[in-house]
Amino acid sequence: MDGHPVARPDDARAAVERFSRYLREHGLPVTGQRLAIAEVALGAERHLSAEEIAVETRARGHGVGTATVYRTIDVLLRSGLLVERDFGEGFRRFEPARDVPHHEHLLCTVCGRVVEFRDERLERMTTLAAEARGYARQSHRLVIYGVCEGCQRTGRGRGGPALR
Amino acid sequence: MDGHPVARPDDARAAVERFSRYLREHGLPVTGQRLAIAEVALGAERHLSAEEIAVETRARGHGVGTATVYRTIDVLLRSGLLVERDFGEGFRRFEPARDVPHHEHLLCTVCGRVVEFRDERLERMTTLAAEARGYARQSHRLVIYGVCEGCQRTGRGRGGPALR
DNA sequence: ATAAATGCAAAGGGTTTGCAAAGGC
DNA sequence: GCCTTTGCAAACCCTTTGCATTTAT
Repeated sequence: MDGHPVARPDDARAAVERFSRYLREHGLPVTGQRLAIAEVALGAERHLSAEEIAVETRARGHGVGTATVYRTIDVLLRSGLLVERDFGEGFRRFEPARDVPHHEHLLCTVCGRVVEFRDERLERMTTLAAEARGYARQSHRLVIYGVCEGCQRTGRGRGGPALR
Repeated sequence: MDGHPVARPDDARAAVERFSRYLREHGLPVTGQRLAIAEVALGAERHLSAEEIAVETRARGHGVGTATVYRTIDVLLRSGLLVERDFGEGFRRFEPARDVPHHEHLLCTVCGRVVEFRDERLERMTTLAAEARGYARQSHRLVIYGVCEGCQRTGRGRGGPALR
């Protein structure tokens, strides 16, 4: 909403360090662009889109082409340090892979704020639901759409939820 | 997988009838294309994509442009007779809105088979999870990815799940 | 020196839009 | 006849790709 997704500079630095190591260990060139993009993507505290990562990286003084951003995101995903999310907006968002194993997302349909939470019982239920129907569960994706506390108070117009 | 998504001709006919009424009641022209598209979309027993709807409509002898298909889908969605789904494939799928209030989706990552099921306890949990974090729940979206019974037996290669 | 990454621009898939022609009402 | 829909093609958004150039190793 307001602007700049930075924060946890220590975590971010450590994550970029790990990415650097990943690149070296895999014989991949460690370039300035890759590190700059990784610093933004892995240091983000919001769920950023590819373009937001590009814009922020450039805002920090590192000229990067769009293709490079996407290609670096691919590498970051393969490294496991970044994970992708799909909130049904028509494009992907990315978040640093913290040690958190799996979590659900709660999305405010007014301001876009995203809250994450973990619920093992809910997770177990998805496994049971799958098994009850003969499926071997692999993963699941849950997004709950609603209006956050702040937006309920200000009572601004509600942009209907995307897809069910 | 095999091919033709038709079935429940009675339900389909009734649904098209309702769509027809919707158009009339809203002063919208009842055109041949709209009815042809509605017949396919509302009669489908699989979750069809926009293009699949277009192809099937043409296969039944009704020439329709792509734009018309999308525009008619919009009208169908607004009428409430059709609902859209997003399984993270990069495009939307549609299904006739039966009387079923809400249901979850279980998707086989090998053959694409979709099973629907209802689980009120799970639904209640999403409401509680939202409220616990100060959110007023509006809706949710859950897709469980796994391998269906048949594909487990034949043990064919598994196309990894799309996005978490 | 070599193999890979970069940037640009063009292509790609799904979807939307502008506009003249066709068709309900 | 008026106003909406249709169809085509172009535009659109997000993402990927081809290719000549730059760069890390």
